[in-house]
Amino acid sequence: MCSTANYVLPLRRTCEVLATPGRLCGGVSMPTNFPGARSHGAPQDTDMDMAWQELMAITELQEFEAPGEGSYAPTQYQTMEPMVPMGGYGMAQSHSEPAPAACQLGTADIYEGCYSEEVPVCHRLGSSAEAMYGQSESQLNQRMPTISSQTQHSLMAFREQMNMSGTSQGHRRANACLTQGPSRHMLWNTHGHARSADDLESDSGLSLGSSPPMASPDNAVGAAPGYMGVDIGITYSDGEPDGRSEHARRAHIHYPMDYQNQSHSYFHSGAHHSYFSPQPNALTPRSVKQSQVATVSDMYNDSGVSSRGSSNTNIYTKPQGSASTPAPLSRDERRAVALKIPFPMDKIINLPVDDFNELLTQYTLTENQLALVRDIRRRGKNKVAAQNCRKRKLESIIHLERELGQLQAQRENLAQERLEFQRSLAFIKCRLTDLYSEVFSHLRDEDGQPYSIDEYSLQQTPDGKIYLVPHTTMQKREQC
DNA sequence: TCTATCTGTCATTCG
DNA sequence: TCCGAATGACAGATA
Repeated sequence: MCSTANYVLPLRRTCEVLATPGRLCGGVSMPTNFPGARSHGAPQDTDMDMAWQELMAITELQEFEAPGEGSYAPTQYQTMEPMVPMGGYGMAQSHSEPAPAACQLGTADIYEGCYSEEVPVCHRLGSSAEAMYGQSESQLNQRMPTISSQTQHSLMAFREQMNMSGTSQGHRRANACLTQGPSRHMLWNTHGHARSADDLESDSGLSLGSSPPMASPDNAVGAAPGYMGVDIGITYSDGEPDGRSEHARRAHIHYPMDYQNQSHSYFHSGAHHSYFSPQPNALTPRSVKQSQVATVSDMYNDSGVSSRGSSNTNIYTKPQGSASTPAPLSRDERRAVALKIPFPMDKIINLPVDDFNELLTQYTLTENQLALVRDIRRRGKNKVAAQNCRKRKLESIIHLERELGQLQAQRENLAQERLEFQRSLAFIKCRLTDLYSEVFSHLRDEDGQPYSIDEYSLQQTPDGKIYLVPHTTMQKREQC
């Protein structure tokens, strides 16, 4: 194919030979305002001049070819089609309107050949909308208000997905326990017991040592005095109070961690400060309801701390509503009591490393005590980290949902804008065709006969000259 | 009893 | 090497 730039010069050579003042190439007379004639001093016709100027002012359409010409025919307009992606991402165009201009201008009969394809373009704008976007504009409009509800669903789905993915891995940890070498926590297991589902509470060597049938919390207390010199792991059962006990205390904590100072009080302090209550409080209804105030000693002495799975479960089923009922101790709290850890858990968990180490040096602790303290510290920090992590995850999801909604709205706006541009373009094309025909209607050959728009086309060279070129010449040019 | 959700914990990675 | 943060995964508790 020859580009426009390539065939202009041959065309000019062909035409200029024939061009004479007052005539277009091929001996065309210019009785009107045809620019080519004007440049040669031809008479001016204001209307035609204006029309032509308007026509040629459409720079992006200056390659527009005469109606009826091969290159002008559907394929020429088809080149505009790619503006509408046929599939995948696109805009929603639900409008099914006839092509403007041609019909409105009453010249449709003239351009029937050329616009027979153009009109469907406009029609396709609507008819193909769903195919292009997979959903109609109306559907999009319907979707937008539902984003918020979808957010809920997607959040749920997200969680579900996470749960499913987690399920798929099933018992990974159990397997890991069997297959992996002892972790640093496992090293503390003086019994060398592997963790099992039944001794989940165990973590450090202390707890691992407790993996055998757990003593009740009460027993743990009772066993506490005997922790010195024996495997203390079995002195406290991991039948620690269930999560509630920790929830109950979380509402009364000064917690200098990441989210403590965030806008929504992730944690808050209470009038009392639990001796072993460093856990942050995610203010869930449950945790708030379960919030309790008590010291370890109070809790321990008063309630007979229950352990998870122990018969003393009623302490967890009804205590949270009563401010007078102290919350049960957590597993680590009970352990700390059992091992007589001489400092509070909040210090264990929240002190900086140096301060923490300094604190340890201030006391003479047994190996088991040190192990427990380090375990408490690790778990406490990890607990906060997990809470922060979860909060970030939720915030991230919310942020992404918002972003999704914004992008969907933006896409809809762009689709609408594109539709408007395409309508405008179709109108301009029709207008151009009108002008083109009007120009032809004023052209006369040497015999005063009008030129056939089917046999000739108007071409403008880069220097602004206009030539009337027979189609035969155009065809030869294209063949080159 | 089942389900969804919350929470603590462990294992692991990374800085 | 140790420590802590971050995070996926798991499991228990609870509504």
